[in-house]
Formats: sequence, C-alpha cells, structure tokens
Amino acid sequence: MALLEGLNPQQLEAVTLAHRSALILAGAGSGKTRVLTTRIAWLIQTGQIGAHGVLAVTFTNKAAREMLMRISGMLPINTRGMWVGTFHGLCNRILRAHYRDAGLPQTFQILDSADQLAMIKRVMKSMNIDDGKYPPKQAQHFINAAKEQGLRAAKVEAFDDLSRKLVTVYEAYDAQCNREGVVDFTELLLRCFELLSKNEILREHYRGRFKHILVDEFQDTNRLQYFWLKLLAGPNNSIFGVGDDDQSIYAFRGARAGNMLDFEKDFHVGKVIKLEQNYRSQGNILDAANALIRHNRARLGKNLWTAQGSGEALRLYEAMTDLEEARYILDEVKQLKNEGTALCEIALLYRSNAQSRVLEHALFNAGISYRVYGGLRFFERQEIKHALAYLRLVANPQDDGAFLRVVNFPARGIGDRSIEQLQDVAAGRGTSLWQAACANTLSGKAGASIAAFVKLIESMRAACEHLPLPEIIDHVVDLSGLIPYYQNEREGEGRLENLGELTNAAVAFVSADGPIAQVSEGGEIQSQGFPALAAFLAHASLEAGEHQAAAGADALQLMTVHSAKGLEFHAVFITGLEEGLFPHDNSSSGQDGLEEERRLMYVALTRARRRLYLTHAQTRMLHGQTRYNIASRFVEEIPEELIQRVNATKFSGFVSAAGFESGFERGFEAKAPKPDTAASGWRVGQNVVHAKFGSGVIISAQGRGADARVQVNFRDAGMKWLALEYAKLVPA
DNA sequence: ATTAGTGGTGTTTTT
DNA sequence: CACCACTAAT
Repeated sequence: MALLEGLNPQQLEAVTLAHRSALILAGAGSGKTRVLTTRIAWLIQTGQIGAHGVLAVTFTNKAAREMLMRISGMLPINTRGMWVGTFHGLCNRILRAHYRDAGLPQTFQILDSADQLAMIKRVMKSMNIDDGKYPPKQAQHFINAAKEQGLRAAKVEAFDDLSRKLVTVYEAYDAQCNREGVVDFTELLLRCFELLSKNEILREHYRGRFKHILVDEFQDTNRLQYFWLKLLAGPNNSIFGVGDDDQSIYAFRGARAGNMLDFEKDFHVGKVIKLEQNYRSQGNILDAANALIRHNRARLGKNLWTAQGSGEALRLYEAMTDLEEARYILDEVKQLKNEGTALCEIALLYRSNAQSRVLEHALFNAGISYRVYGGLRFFERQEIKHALAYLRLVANPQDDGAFLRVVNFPARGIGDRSIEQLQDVAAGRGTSLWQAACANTLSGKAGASIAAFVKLIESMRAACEHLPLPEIIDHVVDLSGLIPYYQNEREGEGRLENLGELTNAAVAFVSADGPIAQVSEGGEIQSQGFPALAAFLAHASLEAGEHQAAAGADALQLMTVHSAKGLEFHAVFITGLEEGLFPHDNSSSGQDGLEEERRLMYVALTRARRRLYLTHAQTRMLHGQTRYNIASRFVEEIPEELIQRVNATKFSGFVSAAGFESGFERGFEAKAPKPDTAASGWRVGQNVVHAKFGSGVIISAQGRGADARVQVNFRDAGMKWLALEYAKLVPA
C-alpha cells in the first residue's frame, strides 16, 4: 500500500495496530506526526472507519492545522466530518452545539487568563477581601488547579484559613461567571466533562460516533483532560496516544506525564511501541541530547539514534556580556546567510520572553529581518481587546467585564463614581451592570451619559442582527469612537492598522476554508448575526492570533523554547545558558522543577538538524540591574568531546601566511598586540570556501610552515583537516 | 473627569 | 525595567 511505504518497522506497527488502545512513545524527530496522520489515513482507506468517526486531539491550533493538511494530502476524501482540534477548541464546539444542556447562553464568551484575573479582582473587591493579603494571582491559580482536578468549590477540601478563603472566592467567582454567561479556559473542559457525565444521551451519541480517538502530546494532558478522554472513549472505543515523557514541559499548568502510565494501566495497553530512530538531527546533536536527559531520574527510558553521520560539533560561545553574546550571534547569522542558509531556517531560542529585547535590538540595527513568536499576540493588544469588548457586549450584554472595559473608553463622562453607583444597583438587584445601566436610576449629567451609552450599544445591537460578520465588526468599531481616539494618540497609527486587521481576520474567519466552514457542516453556525459573532469571539480567545505577521517573508525566527516545541531548524542558537536563567531560579526548587527545566533543554537541543550553538554571558542586564551568572549546569552535562569551544577570548589564535601562531591565548582583554588579520592570512573562526567541500569555518589549527594544517568545519561536508600547502582555501 | 507624576512591587514558561 | 495603583494638580 502506497500509504505505508517508507515507514520503519516500529512506525508501521503503530500505524497498522488493530482497534485497541495503544501508547506510542515517540522521541523527538521520530516521525510522530507522520505516524498519527498515516494511521488516520490508513484507518479510513482500509474502510475501518469513516472520516466521521475520527477524533484527533492536539495541544496547539498549529498542530491541528498541520495534521488536517497532511491528511488531506494523503487521501482524496474530504476531511470535513473529521474532528481535529485542541482540547479547548473541541470542548467549545460541543458546548456551542449543546449550550442549553450545558446551562450556558447561546452566545457565551470565553475569558482569557487576563480577563479571568480581572474578573477575580472584581469578585474579591466586592467581597471586601484585601488583595494585598490575598493576591488575586494566587486565587487564579487555586481556582484553575481545582478545576483541573475536576473539583467545584463545594468539593474542595480546605485545610486552613487561606484555603477556606480561596474556596469562598472560587465559589463567588463561579457564580459571577454563571450570571454573566462567561467561561474561562479550564471551565470549557470542566463544563464539557460534566455535560457528558450527566447527559447519557449526549454521551452515547459521541461515544457512538468517535470509535477512534487519537491524542497527540499525551504527556501534556492534565488530569481533567485525561478524565475527559476516558469518558469519551467509554468501554468500546480505542485511544491511540502518542507522547514523549522527555518532552513534558507543561507541568506548571497542570500537565501530568504520569497520565501515560495511568493510561497504560486503565486501557490495558499491552505493549508500548517506542519510536527511537530520529530523522531530524545529526549524531552529535542527538548524543548531546541523550547525554543530557540521562541526568533525569523520572523517565520511561528511551534512546534516540540516527542513521545519519555525527555531523558537526556543538559550538559553545562564552560572552562577557549579553551585548557581546548578541553580537556573536549576529556575526554567525550573517555567516550562515552568506553560506546560503535561509533566515527562516535559523532559530534563536531563549528561556524567557524578556531575553528577546537585546537580540531584537542587535538584529534591528543590523537590518536583519526577524520574527518574534509569542509575547503579546494580536488578540491581546489593548486596542483589539477594546474592540472585542464592544463586540462581546453586543453579543452578550450580561458580560460585566466587557461592560467595564468600554463603558468609559473612549472617555464619555462616566467616571469611577458613576460606575460605583451602577455596581451598587446591580449588586442590590442581583443583575448585571448592563441591566443596571438600562434601569438608569441616576439623575443629572451622569444619568444622561449612561443613557447615551446604553443607546450606543443598543444601536450596535440593532444594526448587527442580520449583518455578515465583517460588516458587524466594521460597524461596531465605527460607532465605538475608538478610531478618532487613536487618531489623536501619539503612537496610534499601529493601533489603527490593527483595528483594520481585525476586519480582515473576520473576513478570513467566514471565508470558504476558514473555521466557520469546518464547523457549519452541522448547520448550527451561520456566517451572520449573533451566532457568527459569538463564534468569532470564541475563536479570538482560543487562538490568540498566531498568524499575525507575514508568514511568507524570509525572517530569522525568535522564540522561547516552549514555543519551539514541535518545530525544527537547520541551525539553532540556544542563548542565555546561565544558572538562574536556564535553569530558571523559580523552577529549580525541588527535583521536579529542575527535571522539567532539563526536559526543556532537551527540547531545545533536539530542534536542530545540523548546527547547534550554545551561548551564555557572564554579565547580563536583567530587571534593571546587572547580574553575574555562571554557565548553566546543562552545558556541563553535555560530554566535552561533542562541544567545540569557539570562545573568541580563549581561542583567538592567529595564523600567518607561513603558518600558525597557535596556542596564543589572550587574557580577558586584548592586551597582546592584535596581529593584522589581512596580512597574516588565516584566522580561527574565519569563514573559508573550498573548491570541493564548499563553505566552512576554521575551527582550529596545528603545526607551522609546510606542516601547517587547519581544521575546517564545512557546512555540508562536515569536519575536515586540511593541509594549508595543498588545499586551495579562499577567504569567504 | 482627566492627566501627570510618584512610589512600590515583582518578575518563567502558555493552551 | 516596566507595570501597577494611588495621589495631586488641572
């Protein structure tokens, strides 16, 4: 069968397993996505199931999209009936279809974490809880953790005063969410889980439909997600779980790699299939990754190997400062570019987002195009948040969070005092702020301002009833007054552009191949009116806007290690490898924290195909002050022989035309006179071109005069020793 | 009601 | 340093 060609024995076995639950332990770069997609295609092609009966769960929208694309590349059928998505996306879909049974309004909205935090602050304030003594962030974490255990406030056990307090906040928070008709991220899952638990008809409906459930990144599932899967599988359906415990890097948000072990037991998985052949990286890179991860104790055990050669050594650069680190990276990037590597094939990775600043600055000054992933996303920008809040209020007037955000933005004479009065009225009557505003018990100027606001939102509502989605957006933004506001703002142009982009996002959303089309097959969602608006707003929360920048341009890729998971590049720089940064101070408490950091490093290492740089700096500006850092322990955990030190301060031996002055070491500063590079000819670190081997860089040198030889690392041909007298090297 | 300015505080990773 | 929450001044 053409579908199965080129699979290795383990992959083949996984793809063609019988209809029973299975666990695939798939190492980095071992063809995990291929196995997953090929299995789906194989199940369908052999007639074991229709597209209708497949449910595939991923963790990111990107992964879901890629999976769909690859499946449609393999099969001539349309993938319409197939459900492929994230846990959150799938739960959202189920809840929208059965909103009544789930006890939600049709246009229920989704709170992102910032919205959730704002709501918790509001609730705590109304309860007169001192947010200095009880940080709202802590309450947020408490609530989410409880929900991830499947626990409602009434079921949470409180041990002490603090947890008792937090439980009351949880209870009040949930009550407020229900009043407003909004759900947070975790609530999507919990609500869906409860819906299917309680409602036998729906449960049997979905169980009857999804005979095959496939789960990607199984190690990242939390308890609730695991329960959800178990519930959906029931006694008869099979779960095909693919995961890698060594790449579990989301414990901080509840992921439990232990779910893989539970799964093995609960679903009677006889034999775990291991995919250990790596098709991505060259040998040295894999050896480094294997050696590193061996320092972790909690492992299922697995060793990656490759049929490729060992390739280049890893390059380690120790900079004096973060600025010098950036400068080195810049030089190397330029070099790679000159050698023909596309910029989008080079990634700069760091532990935390704040580290991108210095790198961005250097790249910007050098005129190298780059793209930063993560950070603030499109739908999280304040102007977009404001526009969305208007839309949310239009879709669901009970949404107090949205109300508060826009009631006086742009300013329209409704100040803190008026808002307080509205809140009192709402609290007294047990209604939403919107209802309180409509009742309008205030007199004088404040009352008139509020009446005008109510009228504004109502005119938005009236106009939107039957308009197509993009026109709704245009219309609401137009009436909101946001545009004149940002026109007067000093740096408002970018924000105005983004507001325009919002309409484009809506156009894409309702277009033929957009998400609407995929969902509308059931007929429950149209591209017009409030249901479309609600769907779009959900989309905005669930997919905070990954494809904001021009994807087509060839740009250097900057991102955190977390967001690099699942990606691969020709060349990878792992930067800021310093104790305190990576491993990060806040995580290295306890064995588990450190092991997760090490897995993070493992993920970083295994992103590279051919070339891998490790860099760190002795001093670094962080939080406004200079910190002195020592090299990360993770560097030491990689065997010496895999690493080539390219540190300029230690290995700047210079070469004359006649030979080398090798072994020449500079101290901290360049106290010794600098040899004239142009006159002496060759220099360690210099880029050269060889007639046969192509371009490379001089790594080290040996001997003098006629015996002089250089070690050159060629981009494609790998490491070579060349006699200077015979090899016709040309400076690059 | 809005603005500017002050001081205190906390900082990882993200569906 | 960057983001708040709060205060004083307009």
